[in-house]
Amino acid sequence: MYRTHTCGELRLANVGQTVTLAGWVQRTRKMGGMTFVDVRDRYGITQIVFEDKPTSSSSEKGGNLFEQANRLGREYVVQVTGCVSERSNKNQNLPTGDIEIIATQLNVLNESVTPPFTIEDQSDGGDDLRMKYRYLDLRRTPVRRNLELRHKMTMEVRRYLDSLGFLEIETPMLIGSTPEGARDFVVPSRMNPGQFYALPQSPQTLKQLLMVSGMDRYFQIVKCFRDEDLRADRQPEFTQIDCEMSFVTQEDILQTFEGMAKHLFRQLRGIELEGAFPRMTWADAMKYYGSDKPDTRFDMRFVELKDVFQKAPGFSVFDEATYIGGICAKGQAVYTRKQLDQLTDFVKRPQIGAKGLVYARVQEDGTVKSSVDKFYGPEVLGELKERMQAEPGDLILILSGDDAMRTRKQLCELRLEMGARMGLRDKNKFALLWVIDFPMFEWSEEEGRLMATHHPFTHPKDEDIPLLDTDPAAVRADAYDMVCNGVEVGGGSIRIHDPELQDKMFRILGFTEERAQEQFGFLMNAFKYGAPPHGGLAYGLDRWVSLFAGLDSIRDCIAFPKNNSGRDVMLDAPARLEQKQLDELYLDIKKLPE
RNA sequence: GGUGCGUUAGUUCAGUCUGGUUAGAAUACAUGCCUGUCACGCAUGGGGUCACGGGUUCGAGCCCCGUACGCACCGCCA
Repeated sequence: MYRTHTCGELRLANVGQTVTLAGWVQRTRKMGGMTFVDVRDRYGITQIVFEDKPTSSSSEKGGNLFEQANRLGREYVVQVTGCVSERSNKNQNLPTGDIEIIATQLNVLNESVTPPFTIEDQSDGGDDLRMKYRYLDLRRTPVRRNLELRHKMTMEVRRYLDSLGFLEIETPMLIGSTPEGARDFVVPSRMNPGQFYALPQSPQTLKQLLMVSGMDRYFQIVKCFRDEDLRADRQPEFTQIDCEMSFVTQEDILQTFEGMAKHLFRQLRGIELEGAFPRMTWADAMKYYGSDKPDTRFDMRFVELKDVFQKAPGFSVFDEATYIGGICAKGQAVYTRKQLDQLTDFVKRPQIGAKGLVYARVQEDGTVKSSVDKFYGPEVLGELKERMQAEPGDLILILSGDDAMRTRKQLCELRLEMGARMGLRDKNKFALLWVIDFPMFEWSEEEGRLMATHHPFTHPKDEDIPLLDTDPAAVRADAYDMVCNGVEVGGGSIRIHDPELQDKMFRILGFTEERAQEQFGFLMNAFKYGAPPHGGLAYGLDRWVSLFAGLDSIRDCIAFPKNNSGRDVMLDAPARLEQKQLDELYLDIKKLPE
């Protein structure tokens, strides 16, 4: 037995016991005649004391115990036996800070070279280096805690869904490629020369087949793969809590998974979310927040102002705009010219792309002082104030443009920036809502055709089905996203279970009969054998964990994440293959840059 | 595919705008002193291809161009 206790569990009650601990040397403090060694494991840190006095009885190997302790370096793996004793100087910052171990025996289980960065809560290492030595980074408490939280979350998900009769069923990782949606990761097949598997972007069609199989309630905590560019909240492989139910309406699904969200908040954060989650149509979300995932921790809704400024033409920017929208920042009239210039620069950045920013301060006497005073009189500005429901001390910010959707997106960025500046985006506050009634299709300029907003199996809203023939772009879907603090944490839809409707959908999406058969024939076929009405949802596990842990990047809750370029810098993957492997796979690599 | 920022000691950074003798700090590491530290303290020491390539200049860590890599974002992500 290597240890009798962990490094996190000894307390005053253990005083007098002889114990053996094992762990890593966090730090040594040499005081001359005595040396303190902090030993760390997953559970905590315990201080070991070595004193400079003859210890003839206990150091049969390795020489003098004290000298041995003074040779210890950071991250050495040690086993220490000693007596638990009460400290004379207690450390309130440490759970084990009331006690220490008076060492009687020290066994170095392994030495360590000096680590490339300090393995402490506040590491001196940069992200890049920490990723290269991720196994060392994971020794740090903050990172380890994220993985612990992730574990607890998956346990609670399983507990909740199991209690409702869901079955966890694994689906294959090697499946076929589909052209719709994200780019696939592909895997060459040795036994089928020239043919490729694809890794699933999601088990979408497979879980629908499980519904045809009568599994009724399915879930899976499953890796999904998308070969697209990365972001702080996007990895090429990520984990979904994938769910599907039969004989359910949209309402049933929203209830079930709202319940799961509440369960997770209760169990993992001790937060009781009262009442039903607000529901907002996609159209309203775009109109009032310029986003299909609005951050509703704060209000600052968009107000449309085109008609206000139309009354007094003269400012050509507004006269020519098709959309003018404003937000009201409460109490921010104190903004200086410099701060407003900063905001203007912010919205003019290429990523946002606004041409400029118009502002108006409501002064203490109720009059409005704006950057467009020379174009508009007090009547128009007064109406502006009314429309914005602005009060003395408020700052009104206005963007305009000839593309309403794009201008709303820009205004959305400005709203989020103001929310952040005003401290309204508190990481310990959570505002959840459902965004519903997504449009069925989106026009793709690139493809020159309609594309499914969600995916091609999404059920249109019953009342919009007639529009499929007349005005498909106006069709709304039984599709929904769960949004928390401006993050899409989950999404799903009611699926089509009628082969004829599915067939129609493929035609609208521009699939030929043959191509639909070739790509999704297996699903269409299955639907001929009695598909139940069904629908489902998938939660993004990584996003949930980072939300609960208050992380800026999902990388921090993934044990071994990829970097910005999709590389695993620790394993140095991806890498080239040996010629022999390529030959086995009948692969020919073309014109590789040196 | 695009935009922005970055790359200097093991590490985190300053130095770059305004080019000029021997490139600094903190931390880590090593050595010595210290019996109550816990961000221990004090002293001493070692440690640099200033990412790479090219250009401008009498002279480049610093200015210009390109490349690579990292991060954030736009496009993309049904």
